[in-house]
Amino acid sequence: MSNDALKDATPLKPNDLPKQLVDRQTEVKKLQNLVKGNALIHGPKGTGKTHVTHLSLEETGVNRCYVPCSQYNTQYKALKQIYNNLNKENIGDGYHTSDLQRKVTDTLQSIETVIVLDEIDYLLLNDGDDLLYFLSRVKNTEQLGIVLISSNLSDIQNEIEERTYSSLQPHRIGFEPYDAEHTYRILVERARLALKDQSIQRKALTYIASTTQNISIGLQWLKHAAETTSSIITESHVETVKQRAFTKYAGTQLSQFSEHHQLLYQAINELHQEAEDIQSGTIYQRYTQLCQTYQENTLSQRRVSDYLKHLELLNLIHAEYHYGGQHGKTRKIKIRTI
DNA sequence: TATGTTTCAAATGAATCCACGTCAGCGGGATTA
DNA sequence: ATCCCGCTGACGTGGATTCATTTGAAACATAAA
Repeated sequence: MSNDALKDATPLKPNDLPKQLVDRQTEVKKLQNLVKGNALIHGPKGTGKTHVTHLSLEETGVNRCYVPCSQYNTQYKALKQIYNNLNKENIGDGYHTSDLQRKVTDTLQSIETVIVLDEIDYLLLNDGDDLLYFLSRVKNTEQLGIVLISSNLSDIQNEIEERTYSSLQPHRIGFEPYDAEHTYRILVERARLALKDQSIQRKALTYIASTTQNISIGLQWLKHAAETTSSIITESHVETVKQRAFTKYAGTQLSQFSEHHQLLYQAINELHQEAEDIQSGTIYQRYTQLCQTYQENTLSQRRVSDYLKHLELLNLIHAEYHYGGQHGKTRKIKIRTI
């Protein structure tokens, strides 16, 4: 891969974590004051929730344990990840869940730990609140902090059982979306680090900053723009690569999910060319067609229904739920662009 | 040599998780009667 | 009152894996002839 235009692509990668934070000091303070206790961090995608959490916990020096729940989406998988993380080993799969629980409890006794459950929505959707219940009841609670991160839930009281909530009692920390001014300052800083002598017009950056408040999208966009031209990056150039850049962003978001998620997204994308609102039934039809052309076996509607929800959580589509009317019970789906 | 004991790996068994499919009930606005 | 139609929760299944136990035979040790 030739990245001649960039002297260093790292600052543009969405998961690169610069030490200098822009305008998140209050949130850092809140988090650090809260080492003894549980927290729910919420706010839209691309507002730096994960990033800030990592940094502030790093500064406190507490032993921390990071679990991205979009991948570790069951109690069992998450427990395994936690155990492996704490003990730096790789445990097998053949245990009973309660065995794992006991093992984890044992190791938690000795070390002061913060467990970060990122994208907690996926775990709740897939497996309920069993894990949270277990964690909230681990003895020796002064030693254990639980940090939940969610882009879609601003409160989890309604998502989990009463008994779980009452023993969890998370402090809520909200991340407001960046406004255009903040987004601009972040992009400028990253561009300064990443671009060689290739310069970028101020208007090009303000265009990006005013279009999206999602930093990940902004960075992906900037990177794509830099890679596709060797001359000065202008506002119009940025505009022409807008769609491609977003497609790339969607691709990276989807890459951690299954083949079928991607086919499904492709189906929606195709149908979007033809109509604004798409019904879930027609999406399923198009999806089955795609599966045939790619020689994949098709999943059932039941499965696809769940997968659609995943896309919704990723904020790649927007769905309106209808429980009646002309078209019966269905979802009307819009694809999201920037 | 005959007999008892230890050892260790391979074979077998029993249990796990979970992605997925099937089933059936349901919801409530639009349409019709 | 009926239609619409996929959402949704419950449940069963099969496959891939795992740990735990048993098996079996070799290796070794001991004692008797």
